[in-house]
Amino acid sequence: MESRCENCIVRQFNSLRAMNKEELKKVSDSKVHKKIKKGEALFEEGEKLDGIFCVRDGVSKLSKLSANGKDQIVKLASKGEVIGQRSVIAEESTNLSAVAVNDMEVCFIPKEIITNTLNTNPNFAVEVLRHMAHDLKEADDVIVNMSQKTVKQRMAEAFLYLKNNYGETADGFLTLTLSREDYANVVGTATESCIRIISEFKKKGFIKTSGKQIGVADEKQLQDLIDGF
Amino acid sequence: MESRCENCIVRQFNSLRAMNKEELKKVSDSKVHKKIKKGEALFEEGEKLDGIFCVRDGVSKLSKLSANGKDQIVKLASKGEVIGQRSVIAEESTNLSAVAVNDMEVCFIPKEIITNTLNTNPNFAVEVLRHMAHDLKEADDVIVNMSQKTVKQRMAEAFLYLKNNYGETADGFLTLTLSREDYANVVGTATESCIRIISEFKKKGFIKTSGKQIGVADEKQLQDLIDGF
DNA sequence: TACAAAATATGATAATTATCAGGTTTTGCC
DNA sequence: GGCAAAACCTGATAATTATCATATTTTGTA
Repeated sequence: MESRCENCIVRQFNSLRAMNKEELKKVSDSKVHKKIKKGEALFEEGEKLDGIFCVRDGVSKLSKLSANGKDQIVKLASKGEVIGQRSVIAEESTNLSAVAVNDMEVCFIPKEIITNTLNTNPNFAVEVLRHMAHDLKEADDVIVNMSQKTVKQRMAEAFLYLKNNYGETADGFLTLTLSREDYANVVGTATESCIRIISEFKKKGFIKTSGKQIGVADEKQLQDLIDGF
Repeated sequence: MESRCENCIVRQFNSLRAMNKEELKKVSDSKVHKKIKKGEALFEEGEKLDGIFCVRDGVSKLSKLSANGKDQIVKLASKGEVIGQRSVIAEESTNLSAVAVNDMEVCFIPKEIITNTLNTNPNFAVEVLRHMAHDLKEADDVIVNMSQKTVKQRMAEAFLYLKNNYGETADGFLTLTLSREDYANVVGTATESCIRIISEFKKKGFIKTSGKQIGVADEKQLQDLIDGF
């Protein structure tokens, strides 16, 4: 019926590849395959997780609600990425909510297998550590961007990021379609400001739009804007 | 002569406590004790580190230079904390500079010992992982603060953070004294704006100042401001 | 299809924050 | 002690961004 982790391609991209045969077998036997519809939550901020999620398909936004009622999207997680490992490792409630940006397929893996493997297989632990180190670096970069770049620059970065990480369709639109509000929450600005900048970029020919869809029209100009020219 | 890691109190606060006797002995034999004067750098952004630093005394600011020439302070590391492990683990150049905020004493530990221990002692790996998970959560919180809170709110948070984490002197000033520019770089604002807010807070009786020194005068009002009242 | 709700869009205005320009005070050092 | 450099401070102004108000378009669904 369901495919086995041992044969799963997705695993090659994340720390699960450092597991040995037996460990993978255990994971495979206890994992639960789930379909999450667009807009549904994998988990909400503050929940205790009893496992992690391995993304097989689709994209999830990881966000945190601030006191003023706005969501800040801290990270987008897509195929091959693992969600929830931070709070499982720290044995804390999650500090972020995970909501599906489009329809998703994920495998839920109970935390016992993860913690057991961490405690016995150093290769796995180091692999997880490497991924976490990478995430931490990215978070540092986001902090600097937030504080030192203008909203326009961050919007431009967001478009290039989505192009480079999720690609574009045959007709040149970004494969991953976000709502204007999601863009605003990634960039950390008001939805109206976000929409205004999209209009401006379109007028200037930096991007093109068609309904919700957005495409990069002039990568160099966007890059120049990011670099402060 | 120099004290041995086995007896070092500082170690109790960081992941080195998960090392066993032999491992600690190796660390102790190869570590190098260093004194860093205020303003000197432990390392600069982009350097390859061949070891990590365990802070015995003093405080270091970890910052990243942005394109516009401003430094963003991402984290302050003090007694008991380990600096540089992220880039050693990821086997990358550092993404941050580390500069002493006051006179420091640190122990430099060659990376081979760290990576060897990571690969052989799962307890150590998991302990490092826990610390990294904690750092990542803090970084997420900073991201949200940066994007959702005003400069005033972030300034207020900075004062309370310093009070709670570094304490205050007998006469009620913050133990850790930062320059106005450093405050600005923590909070992510222009130095002038930072100074202006300090004046305002002083006028309103939220804080008191004496030269460079700053003290929390009305914790509740600062907290109310942070909470948006 | 029709209709309500949600998302997108735009204008007017206010609030926040940065920048520039000039001061004063403090600090480090000869 | 004296002097230059650095840090601190304040005012005036400009730029950026948020907020509020109000259309318009799209979407989901009865």
